[in-house]
Amino acid sequence: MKMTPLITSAVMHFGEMGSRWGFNRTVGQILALIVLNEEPISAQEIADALNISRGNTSMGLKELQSWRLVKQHLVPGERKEFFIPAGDIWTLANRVFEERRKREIDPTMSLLRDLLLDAPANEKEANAQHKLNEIHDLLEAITAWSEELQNLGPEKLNTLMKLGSGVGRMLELKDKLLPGKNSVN
Amino acid sequence: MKMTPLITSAVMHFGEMGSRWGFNRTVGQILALIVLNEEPISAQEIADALNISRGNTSMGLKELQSWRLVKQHLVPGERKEFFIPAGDIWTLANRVFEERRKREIDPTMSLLRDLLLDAPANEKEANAQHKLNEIHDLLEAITAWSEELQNLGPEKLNTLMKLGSGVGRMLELKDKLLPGKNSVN
DNA sequence: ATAAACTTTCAGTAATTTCTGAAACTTCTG
DNA sequence: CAGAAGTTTCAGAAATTACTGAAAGTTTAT
Repeated sequence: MKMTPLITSAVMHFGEMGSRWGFNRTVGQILALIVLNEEPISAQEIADALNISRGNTSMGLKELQSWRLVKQHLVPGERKEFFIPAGDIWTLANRVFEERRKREIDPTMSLLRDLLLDAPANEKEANAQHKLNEIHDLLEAITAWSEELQNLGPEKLNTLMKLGSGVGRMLELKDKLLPGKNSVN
Repeated sequence: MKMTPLITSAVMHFGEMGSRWGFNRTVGQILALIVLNEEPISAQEIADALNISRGNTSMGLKELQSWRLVKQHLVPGERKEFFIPAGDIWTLANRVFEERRKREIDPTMSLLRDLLLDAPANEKEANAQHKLNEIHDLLEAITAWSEELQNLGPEKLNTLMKLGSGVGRMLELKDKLLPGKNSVN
């Protein structure tokens, strides 16, 4: 499992970025290694290639599985466990979005709902509650929207993305297209 | 600048979430405090309310300004500097997205472009390069798309979000609507 | 020009997060 | 069932990140 220079650069970079993406350095490196290797790779090979302890590798793999980014792959006749990506690049990206939504948005939504239940004690609180309500609605819209996009599936999503500025024009025509639906404005 | 219980809970929560959103605890708290206070608030008041050092407050405010989430607000006759949110909730959310894109996506795009320039040294590298290319295209699509959404502006964005599953139906009709444009499929 | 009012910087410390490696655990195999 | 081949756990060490507070810097007023 010697890494080629190209793979090494990519793996190192994903390690650096890892923390910005919601996981730590080694988790990022492990993910990159698994994705870039066409063959399934064992935990020991990962530890060797990245020069990290076996224990750390095990924890990293556990985390990647909890994100549903990698999965086990049993090689017949082999005793070891091998690992492969849990899907194609699109799928992985989707999983990252979803998982981050769970960690970054859902807990806040839930707190906001609670805070909005109590009657405001005074002027100051009433104002704060109003702001919190705006935030809540925004997060709700983002959540609904991202679920929507996931349901579209990769192909349509791609169409939509490639549409670019066409989206704006399309929105203007929307009412003619889908009369009676969500007449905003 | 005594915080009411409601504001305290919200501020504490935004502190906890801060690290998941790309900044640290106190930066999150400061942001929440500024957003939830209708009146402009001074650095000293922030430090007192949150029980943090004046130095830390100053650095936090600097960071929030670099994210373009808060701005200074000069009160006539006052010597101190006061701070207020840099815009409404929508604007702030947009800024967070944009800033995170810069930190989380742009550096990777740039590395990938570089790695894709070199000719692959062997079979293994060719395969890795292919994967990297997929990642590059995906990130590029996300970037283009998010710029697109920003250009739509809040109102249309809202329309689009509220459209929900209508998006799927609309896409099916798209070719009739905008003939000749981006005929994907 | 001096002093007062305020802000920023930064070296050192504190808190948090990540990583190691040895011990405990779990299969499998003969 | 013993032991070999493998995995997981977790206490403590190492590395990283955040925070404090005193000193240096800036601006305004007199």
